[in-house]
Amino acid sequence: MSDTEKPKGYEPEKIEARWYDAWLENGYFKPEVNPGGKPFSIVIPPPNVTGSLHMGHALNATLQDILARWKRMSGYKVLWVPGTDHAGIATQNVVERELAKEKLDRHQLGREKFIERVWQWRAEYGGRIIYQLKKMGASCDWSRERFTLDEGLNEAVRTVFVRLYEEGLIYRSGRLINWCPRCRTALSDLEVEHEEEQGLLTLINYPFSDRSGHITVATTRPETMLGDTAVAVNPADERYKDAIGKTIALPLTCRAIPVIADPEVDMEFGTGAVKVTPAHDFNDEAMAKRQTPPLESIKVIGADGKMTPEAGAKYAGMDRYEARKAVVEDLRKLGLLVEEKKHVHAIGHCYRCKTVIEPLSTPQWYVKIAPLAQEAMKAVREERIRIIPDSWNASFFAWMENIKDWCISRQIWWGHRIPVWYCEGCGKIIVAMEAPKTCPDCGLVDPVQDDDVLDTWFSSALWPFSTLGWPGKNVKAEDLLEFYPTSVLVTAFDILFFWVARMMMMGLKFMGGVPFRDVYIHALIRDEEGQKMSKSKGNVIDPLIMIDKYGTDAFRFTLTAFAAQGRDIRFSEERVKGYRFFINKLWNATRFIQMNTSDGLVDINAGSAGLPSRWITSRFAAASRQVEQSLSEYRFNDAANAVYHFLWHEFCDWYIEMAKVGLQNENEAPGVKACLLKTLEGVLRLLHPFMPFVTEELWQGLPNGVRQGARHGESIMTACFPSGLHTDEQAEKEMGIVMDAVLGVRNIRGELNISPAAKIRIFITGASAGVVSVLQSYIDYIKKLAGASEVIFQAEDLKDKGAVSLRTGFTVCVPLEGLIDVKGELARLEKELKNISGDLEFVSRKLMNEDFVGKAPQKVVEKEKAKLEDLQAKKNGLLENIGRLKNLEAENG
RNA sequence: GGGCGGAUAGCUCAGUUGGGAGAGCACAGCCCUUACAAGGCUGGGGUCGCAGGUUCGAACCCUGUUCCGCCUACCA
Repeated sequence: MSDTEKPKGYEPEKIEARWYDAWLENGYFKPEVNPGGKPFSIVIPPPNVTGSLHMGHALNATLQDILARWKRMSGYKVLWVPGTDHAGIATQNVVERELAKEKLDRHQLGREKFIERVWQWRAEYGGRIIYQLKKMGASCDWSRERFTLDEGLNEAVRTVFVRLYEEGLIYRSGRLINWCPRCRTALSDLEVEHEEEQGLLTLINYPFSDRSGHITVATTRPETMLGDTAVAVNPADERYKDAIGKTIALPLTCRAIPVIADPEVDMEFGTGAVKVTPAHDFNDEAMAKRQTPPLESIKVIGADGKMTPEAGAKYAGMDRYEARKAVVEDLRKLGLLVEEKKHVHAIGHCYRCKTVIEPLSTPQWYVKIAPLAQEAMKAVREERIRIIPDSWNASFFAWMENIKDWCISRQIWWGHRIPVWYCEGCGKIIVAMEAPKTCPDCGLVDPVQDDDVLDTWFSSALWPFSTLGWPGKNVKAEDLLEFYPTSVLVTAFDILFFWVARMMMMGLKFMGGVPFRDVYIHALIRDEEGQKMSKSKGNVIDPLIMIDKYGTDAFRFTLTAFAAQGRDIRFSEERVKGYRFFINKLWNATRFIQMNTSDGLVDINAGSAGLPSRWITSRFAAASRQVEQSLSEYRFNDAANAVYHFLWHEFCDWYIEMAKVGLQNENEAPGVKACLLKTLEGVLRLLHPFMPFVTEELWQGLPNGVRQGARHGESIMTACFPSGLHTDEQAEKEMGIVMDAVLGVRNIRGELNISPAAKIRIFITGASAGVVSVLQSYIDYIKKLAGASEVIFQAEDLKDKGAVSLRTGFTVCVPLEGLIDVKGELARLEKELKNISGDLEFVSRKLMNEDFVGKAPQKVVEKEKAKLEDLQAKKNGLLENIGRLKNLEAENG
C-alpha cells in the first residue's frame, strides 16, 4: 500500500487477517527457518479439546508467542509445539449430555460406539481452540501439532505404565478413594475441591448393650452410622475410661459394635467420642487399620450415591441425603437424637461437576509417588529447574513434601485404556504393551482388559517428551534429541501440581533429565472487581470479542503490559482501548515518515547525524537493551512499557518533532530521513514479538534497502531482533540541555496560558560557555519546539519584565512586554520557591548530618551535593525575580 | 490449623541489590501547530494499611497488627 492510500487511522481488521496465512505458508513457524541456531523450545500447555479460548489461554499464548518470536528473531532454532488435551472426564461429560438430548446414555450405545461418538465430536468441535490460537497470532509449528490421545502418545503412556509397574511404582489397591457419584469415577486428591460450608453437627446417643447408659457421638454425616463398626475415644480421656471395651447396640441396626481407644481422637471436639465408619471416611479407615484385629468395614453407600442393602431394608435404595434425613428422623423418634447444631466444615466436591465427593472403597491403580517427588524436589533445589517467580518454590515444596500416592485409574471410557489384563482362569494380572493372547501362567486364552482408563493428567505428564517423539518408533525422534529439555514452560499456577510437578517427575524418570529449564508462572486473569471469571458468575470477557473490537495486537499488548510477576490481573477493557491508541500512534508515525521519505531515493546511510539523530539512536539502544533484559527475566510488563515509552514519548514526542526542523534544512534532511527510517525500522522489529500483525504490515511498507534486519525471507518475523546497540552519553547529555530549555519555556506558556499560536521571544541567561554553545547550535529546534520567534543569549541582568524558569545551569526568560499578569507570575514563582525551598532544606539538612556524610557511599553524597548546588542557584534566581516583580507591582501601584 | 500473596495518586497498577515515589487512565487549563483530536502542551493530586524496630537514611529489611484474596489440611 502506498502512503497516499494509507488511512489516517489504524484499522486492525483490514491488516491482521492477511499475515497469519502468509507466515504459515512460508513455514516461518518451523524451527527449520533457523537451521543453524541454538534450539529454543516450548510445549504449549494443551488446552482441553472441549474448551474455547478464554482470557487465561489468551495470556498464556501471548507470553509464549512473545518468547518464541523474540528468540526466533534472535537467531534461535525455535520450536513451539502446539496441541490439545483429551480431557477425559470433561469431554465425556459433554458428549454424554449430547446423548441425553437424544434420550440415550453411553451404556445403551456401548463402549465402542460411544468412543466413536466422542472422536466424531472432537473432529467437529475440537479444532475451535486451535483456530482461536491462530487468531491470537501464535507462531506454533502446526505441522507438529499433537493430541494427548494420539497413537504415539498412547505408546508413551503404555510404555510408562508398564515400566512403572515393573519397577513397583504402580500398584493396585482397594482402599478408600474420592468418588464422584455423578461422574461414577474415582478422582485423585487434587481433583477434589474443598469448600467451607455451613452444615450440621449431629449429636446422637449410642446405648450400651448392657443397658448401663449411653455414649454420645458427634457426626456431620448421620447416614453413615448405619455402617459404623466402632465408637472411638481417646485412651487418655478420663470421661470415657470405663467405656472402653464395652459394647454398643448400634441404633437402627441389629449390630453390636465395640468402644475402642485411639490416640488420634480429639478430646476437645464434639463429645470426645467419635463413631467409626471405615467404609466411608478416610480417618476412620486409618483408625480401623490401626486396631488389632482391624475393624470390619461395612459399605452402606454405593457407587451411585445411594444406600446399599447393607444399610438395611428400610434405607436401601435411598439417596445418601434422603437417607440422612430419614436416619435423623428415626433417631429422633427413638429419643436418641440429642441435638443438631450449626457447624462450618469443608466439603469435597468433584472439580468437574461439583457433586459432593463420597469416600468409597473400590479397586484402583496408584502411582507410588514419593520416590518420583524426591527427584523433582532435588532438581528444583539444585536449580536445574527454576520456578519464576521464585515465590512459588515454597508452595511447590510444601506440596511435594506431603504428596500422597496418585490414584490414576478412572471409571470412564474416554481416555488411555489401562494396559492391564486379567486372566479369567487363574486371576493372573498381566501388564503389557500389547494385548496378550493367552495367560502366561495357565494358558487360558483371551485375558480380559481392565475396563478403566488413566487419569488425563497421566498422559499430560509425558507431554514434553511424548510430543517430541518419545518413545519414538515411527515419529521424528530427532526432535527429542534436539529440543529436549524444553527451554521454558509458561503456565498459570492453578496447574502447578496437577501438571507441572508431574511433568518434572516423569521427565526425570524417563528422560533422565528435567523436562524444562524454567517454569514461568503467570497471573490468573480476574475481572475488574478482582473476581475470578466464571460462566456461572457471568463476568467472563471473551477474548475474541476484544480482538474483534480492538484488534489482536492491542489486545496482546494489553495482556503483556498487565503481566507483572506475582500478581493477578484485573482485566479492564479501558486499557485495551488505550493500547489501540498506541498502535494508532505507531501507524501515524509511520505515515508521517513515509510522507517525508517517498520523494525519490533515500540514502539510508546518508548525511552526518545531527544531535537529535544521535540522541534518538542512543535512546533506541537503551530501549532495546531494556526490552531484551526484561524479556530474559520474564518481566513482560517492563519490556512492554519500555518500548511503549520509547516509541511514544521519545521517538514521537521529541524526535519526530525535531525532525520536522531537520527536514527543512537541505544539509540535514538526508541524514534525518535516514535516521527516521532506521529508527522506525528498528522499533518495528523491537515491537514485533508483542504486536506481530501491525509491525509486519508497516515493515513491509518500508522502502527497499531499509529492511536491513531481514535475515532471510521477506518477513519481519525472521528479521534480527535489535541487540548489542550502544548508547551515546555525550548526545544524551547535550540533548538533555536542549530539552531542558524547551521544557522551561513550555512550563511558562502552560502555566501562564499563553496561546501556542503566540510566537514569543526567549532570553537565556546565566549559562556557561559550554551550555550556550550547545543551545546556540540547536537554536532552530528550540524555536520550533518552544514556539519561539527568537532565542537571545544574554550575559546577565534581565532588564525585560518577563516570566522566568530556572533550569539546571541556566535561566529561561520570556518577556511579555506589558502583557504580563504580574500577580499570576508572582504566584507561579512563589509556588516554585516553596517547592525548591523545601527540597533545599531537606538536602542541606542531610548534608549537615555528619553520619550521612561519613557513612553514606561517596557517590550518594556527591549526588546530594550537586543537587544542593543546583537548588541553591535556582532559589537565588527565584528570589531575585520575585523581588523585581514585587517592585514592579509597587510601581504600578 | 498451616502457608502464600496483596494493601502505593480518584481508578488499574509499576517500583530488581534501602538513597526524600512513577506510569496509564481519569481530572483541570490552553491548543484542530498539515503524522495522529484515537492528538499536542501544561498542571493539580499520594503522611506508600497501622504500630514498633534496625539504619546516617525504609514503600523496600525485621517484629507485631488490621483488612482482602488465594492455596493447602482427615478435627468427626
